[in-house]
Amino acid sequence: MKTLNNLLREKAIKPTYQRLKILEYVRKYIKKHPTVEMIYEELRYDIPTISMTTVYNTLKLFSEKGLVDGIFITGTEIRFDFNTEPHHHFLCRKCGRILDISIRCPFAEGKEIDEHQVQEVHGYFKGICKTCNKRL
Amino acid sequence: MKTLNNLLREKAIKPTYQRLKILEYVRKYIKKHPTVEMIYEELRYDIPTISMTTVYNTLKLFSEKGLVDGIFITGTEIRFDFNTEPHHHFLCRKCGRILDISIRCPFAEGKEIDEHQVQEVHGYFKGICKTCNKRL
DNA sequence: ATGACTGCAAAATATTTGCATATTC
DNA sequence: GAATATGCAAATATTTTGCAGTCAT
Repeated sequence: MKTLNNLLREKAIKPTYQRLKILEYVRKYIKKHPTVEMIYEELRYDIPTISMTTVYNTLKLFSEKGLVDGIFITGTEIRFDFNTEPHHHFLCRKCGRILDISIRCPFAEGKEIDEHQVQEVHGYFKGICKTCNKRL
Repeated sequence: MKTLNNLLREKAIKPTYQRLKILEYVRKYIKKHPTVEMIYEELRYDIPTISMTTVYNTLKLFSEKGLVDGIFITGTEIRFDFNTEPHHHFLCRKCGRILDISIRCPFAEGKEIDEHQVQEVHGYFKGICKTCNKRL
């Protein structure tokens, strides 16, 4: 696995302590698809002075550089995904978790649809996840 | 085409003047996928006393009753769609319009994906629409 | 008259911006 | 030391809520 420092270096992002910690968090909790809030609350233990602004700034920068993806599913807040490979998500209406799913859209980026030039493909599903289903 | 009154009656929604006008707007400007703001600003000519609250209340009610869909693509505001048949959207990065597209996801509602029970299927694409492409 | 609908004002939420201070190379 | 990053406070944008007044049956 690449070091955090290398990940930043590859994208020409200066590796400050805050940035390293934020990147570490999104990679470690890749399955959480965390919000700014989650990251901020966790990092406050390590870096008591950290601010929401820095978390926002940093994730915006990461997103622009293609180091993370911002996903808009809940309609309320941005969820961040360290996995930037095109893939789809499933939002569980019961537990609120966002899960990665295995199916792939047959319509890929770079193609055209109805003569429109496609740059990004987004797909997500809502329902009840298998864990919540078992509990019923 | 069904009357506005019938559309409301079928869903057991009391047909007030505001509700009729809001429904009329989203049906007439179905291709705009309008925001609350757009609807409010337009209806102010007809109903000077109308409030954002009523537009929000009404669209929330319509959405719960399945009369419209709320779509979350831009990340900033809810866009409303009178077409509640499952279909996909294209957001143009240049003109900001949301267009309906003809392709259909092969993964339908009611099915399972990775053992998760699917209730809603959402797909959208971002890029440059054909109109904006021609202008380049 | 009862219950539902409307709309004002205020609150809540999420995100962005301006700017002074601090940090990094 | 120059350039960049951080973080506080305030602003912005969107949506929701509480409540008092209004409308319709």
